[in-house]
Amino acid sequence: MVTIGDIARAAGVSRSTASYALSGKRSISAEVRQRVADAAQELGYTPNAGARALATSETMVIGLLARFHEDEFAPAMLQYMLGVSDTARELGYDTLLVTEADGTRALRRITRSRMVDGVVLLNVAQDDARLPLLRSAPQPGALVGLPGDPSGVDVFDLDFEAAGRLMVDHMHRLGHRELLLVSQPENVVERGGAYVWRLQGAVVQQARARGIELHAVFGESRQPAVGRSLHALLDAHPTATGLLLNNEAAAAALPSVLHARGLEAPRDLSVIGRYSDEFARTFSLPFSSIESAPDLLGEMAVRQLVRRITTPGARNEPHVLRLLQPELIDRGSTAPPASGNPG
Amino acid sequence: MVTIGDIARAAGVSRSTASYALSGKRSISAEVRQRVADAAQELGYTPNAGARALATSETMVIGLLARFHEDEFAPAMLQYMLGVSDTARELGYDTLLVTEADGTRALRRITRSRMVDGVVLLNVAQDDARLPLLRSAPQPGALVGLPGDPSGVDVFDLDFEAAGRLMVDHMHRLGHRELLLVSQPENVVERGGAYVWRLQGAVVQQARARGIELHAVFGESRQPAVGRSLHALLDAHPTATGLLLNNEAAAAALPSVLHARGLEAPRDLSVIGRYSDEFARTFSLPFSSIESAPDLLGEMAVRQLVRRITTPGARNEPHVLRLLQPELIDRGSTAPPASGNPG
DNA sequence: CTGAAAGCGCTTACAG
DNA sequence: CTGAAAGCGCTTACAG
Repeated sequence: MVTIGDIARAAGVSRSTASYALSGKRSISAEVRQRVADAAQELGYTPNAGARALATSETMVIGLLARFHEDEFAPAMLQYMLGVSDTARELGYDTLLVTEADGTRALRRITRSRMVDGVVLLNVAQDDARLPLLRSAPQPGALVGLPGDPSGVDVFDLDFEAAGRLMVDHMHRLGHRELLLVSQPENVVERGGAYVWRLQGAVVQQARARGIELHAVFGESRQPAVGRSLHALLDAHPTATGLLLNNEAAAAALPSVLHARGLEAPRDLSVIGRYSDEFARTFSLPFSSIESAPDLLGEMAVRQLVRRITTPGARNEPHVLRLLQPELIDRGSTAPPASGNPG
Repeated sequence: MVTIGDIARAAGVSRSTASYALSGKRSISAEVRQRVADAAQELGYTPNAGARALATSETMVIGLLARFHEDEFAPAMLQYMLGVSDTARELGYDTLLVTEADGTRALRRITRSRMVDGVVLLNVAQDDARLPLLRSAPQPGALVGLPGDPSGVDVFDLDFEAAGRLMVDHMHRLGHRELLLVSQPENVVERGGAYVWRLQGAVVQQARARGIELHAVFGESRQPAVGRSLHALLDAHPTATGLLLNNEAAAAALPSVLHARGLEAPRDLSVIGRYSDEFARTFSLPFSSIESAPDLLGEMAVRQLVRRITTPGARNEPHVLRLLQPELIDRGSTAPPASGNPG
């Protein structure tokens, strides 16, 4: 392998001069700088990452801890991952992807061994076991997802409570008085998926405040269970005129369910989901939705993380808790309720 | 940070003895070994990855080069990524995820800087610009996807030609005599997506051999274009009785299209797709399909890569080219053609 | 069975 | 503006 010693020799200077010439960290005569640059170019020099990390205590790598559960809709996760990975690269960082089931073990490994300069956690739970570890790690951490205790880390998430209220108010304004809500599967809640009950709680409360009758259920994450549960819900509440979805799998399954029942949105049922526009386009979802902005959230998390890594003193600044205000993307799937019973 | 010097001091031995005690690379008295283990445990010692990499020339990280194009269906990629990442971890490796658009630049960076011990390439093109670079890299490489020139790397892929023949023969056996084939978007082919024409070529040839009339088109990757193109295809060939799909987005969109036309599979149209069972369950796809086995292919690639990394001499063994024989998962979407015209 | 020392390839005070 | 040297934290021949 070609080392900085090779460059130095080729350029006829010392290794330190070669290093400084390449980094620009001290003034070097134009001529020497050119000779070093030429040598590096010619020999195809790239600094050894391990050696540099050892010398500088910086790896230029951020850790991305994702987790995939059988009962969650994996494709939605990919967009967060890409938001993180693309932004990291833009800022000069590579991304160590960790999908290990035991997140605490993984986090301990990559922080203690100094494989990463910082960590982004996805799919954060209310009482996330990875958090105490992350707080005591020497590297800063950023979360996509709001935990019960957000101290010691930077947190970015959609404002799911505002999202719930927005869904209800939008339906209320159109004249709906009986709504259905399909949340994520109950297992997600039991694992501490706080965003599920944050949205659901807000929907329940806002429905009560607006005098709306609400039927809320946990959904499923897989066919055929998803479809069955949607059918069962529609069977059980034939007079409901609006459907709210905080469940990507249910959203993906809904078109078929509506077709099978001879229903159309918004003619027979108004529908609002909660997913990204990217998701909607990929999966052909014709429903208006609260934008979940996974790429933006991933990007914000990485930008803040890198700020903390690179800015002197930023390590001690107060931590950020930023909740994105929800936005409703209108795809024409809501309208005033029909007078008749679509049953 | 706690270093091996701290452990040595705590255990009252030299640093080299501490290192050997932890690695087990030479015999150490049971008593010393225990003292060192206790000290490491107590102080929470984890070797510094950079230092270890510098000393051993092994990073215990593999690079995963994925790429996402606007006109490809991203969720399918995720399964390959997880197959790679999970298997790597199982074998003691972490995964550096690279999603950079400029794959050659990325590959040069991570191989030259010795950030990784080996590289897995996804989404390999016929004349993939990353390949010459990978061949000349000091680290071994494994591909998921068959390029025009598979020399110098280990290659794993589905046997798309056999898959095409299997699709046609299955339909032929049932009595179908006019088939439709929807491939990936033309852009994918233009970029060198060889699997598209490998399957398509085999389908064309086998159809001819069996006396089947075939209408093959490139599909789309996004709504609403996907749906429109499926409708157009069905409009154009009302007498076709079978539909073959080598396009995940088209498969995901097909249920809605069939519903809209009042068609049912297999009553009015027999359908065979090409995607994974995981994909089918996630996206509620009721069609029989050739299993694309992304997790298995990712796993095979990593196992072989790690073999080459770790086994002495394996670096020089002849390279592997393994094409997975296609398997048809029957989900009941094919049957003998109806006598009438489903128009 | 154990220790002192060299070396991996960088960066960066220290000295001129 | 440049060079010689120390040091980052490991591993592993070399020596006993």
